[in-house]
Amino acid sequence: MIEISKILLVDDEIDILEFLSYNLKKEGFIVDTCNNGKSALKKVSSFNPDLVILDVMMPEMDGIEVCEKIREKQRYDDILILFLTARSEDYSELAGFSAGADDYITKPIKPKLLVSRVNAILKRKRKKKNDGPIEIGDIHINKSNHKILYLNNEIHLARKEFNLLYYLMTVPGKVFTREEIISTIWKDAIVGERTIDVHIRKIREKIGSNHIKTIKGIGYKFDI
Amino acid sequence: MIEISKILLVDDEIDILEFLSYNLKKEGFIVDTCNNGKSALKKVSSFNPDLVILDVMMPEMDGIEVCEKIREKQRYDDILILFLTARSEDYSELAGFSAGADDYITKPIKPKLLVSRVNAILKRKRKKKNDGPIEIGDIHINKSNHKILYLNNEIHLARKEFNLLYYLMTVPGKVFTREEIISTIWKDAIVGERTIDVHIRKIREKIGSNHIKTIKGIGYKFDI
DNA sequence: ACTAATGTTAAGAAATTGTTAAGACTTTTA
DNA sequence: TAAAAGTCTTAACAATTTCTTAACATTAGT
Repeated sequence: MIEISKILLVDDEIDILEFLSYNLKKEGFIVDTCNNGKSALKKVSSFNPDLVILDVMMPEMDGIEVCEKIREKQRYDDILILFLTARSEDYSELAGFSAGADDYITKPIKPKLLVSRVNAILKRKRKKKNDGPIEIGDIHINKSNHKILYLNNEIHLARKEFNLLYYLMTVPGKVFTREEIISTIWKDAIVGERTIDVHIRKIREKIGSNHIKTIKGIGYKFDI
Repeated sequence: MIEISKILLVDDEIDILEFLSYNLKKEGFIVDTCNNGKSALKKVSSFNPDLVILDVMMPEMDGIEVCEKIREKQRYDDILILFLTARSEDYSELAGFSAGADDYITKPIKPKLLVSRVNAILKRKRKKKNDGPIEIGDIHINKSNHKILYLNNEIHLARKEFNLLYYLMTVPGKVFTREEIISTIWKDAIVGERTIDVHIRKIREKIGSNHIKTIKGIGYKFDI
């Protein structure tokens, strides 16, 4: 299967838009452009790009703001964002990363570097998607289509439940400490002590309570 | 014995290299840097680092490729590899290429977090040496899945019991003094004289009383 | 046999996890 | 865009497990 990636270019300078667009189209990408932050947000939802290339410096709404707004919506979690920054701009990369960027390129932009960066970032995204399905006992879990079969029936897990179960199943038998789980599933968010238990409970509700075992004082593990 | 850990930093951005280098040196690590994948591979063999911190995104050879190449060589098996990635990518992706990585840090990098992560990972390395499953006679004890087999049946030990038995089993035959045991298992807590005996008793109840021997006036030891 | 050290027990204190339902947020649907 | 449906977190409380203690029993070593 060939997948052609869609890229949305956002920059206020028409020249740059055309220059980038030309170089990316030449490589076979589907490219759409816009020249301000507001229309960028609209196009994200209509064009549904795989990657958004954002100029940091734009009048009105700058790239970082656009990035933050995109990241606010969970459903855009797997859209990649790449920043264009001028080398002189201090710490722009740091601000960009904290806003949720995946990478950045400094101006002046060399077409070859741009293309290789774009390819690298998209390659990684595909790799992520193709995470192998895991089959253990009576449970099949497939990350690429977010499906779970339990006793050959498809069941539904909410996102956090899914991620948690998947994580535990990556190394069956291993005890994952609460700390490990929190830092993996919740990243930097701070959540209460009971949150994790509630999710475990919901998973157990759906796949029975034999698979996920509690190791009191340590954490949880997935067993057959 | 004091061990000073050597860290190799690999990133194509000089700014980030300097920023990280400064913060790690301040903590007393020996740091060397390079700005591309190829020279990283050379330095791995000349500098012989304990830990390599790799930026995932680099032109030419990216961090993942460097990681894979390092892992190809068996003699580098105990080199730790830590990735710097943009934005938090979820575990699965890392599990995917964790063909090699031991941990990752997401940008933007906060110095304190970096240092604590680095310390944690190095500590884990030292610990790992004594962390594998132990099989002695009819007892198998495995810390990573918190499982104990006695005569091929899984038995359950509470946390303190588990830690205590595991500790005694790390050096079978060695007599551990009560003091050693207390300071290891109970850390700084102050507990009564009988506490330790009670735990020993519970363990004996579960694995029979032949394995743990009392050396009156001194302590306990684990024997086959 | 005497005595200091360890073994044994059961009780309850402390720590940890389980369960629920409510409410805030998000996403989808109409 | 409003309503509906779904998701996530929290807080309060329950249930369970683990840990420690204290009292008393037993043992090993001199």
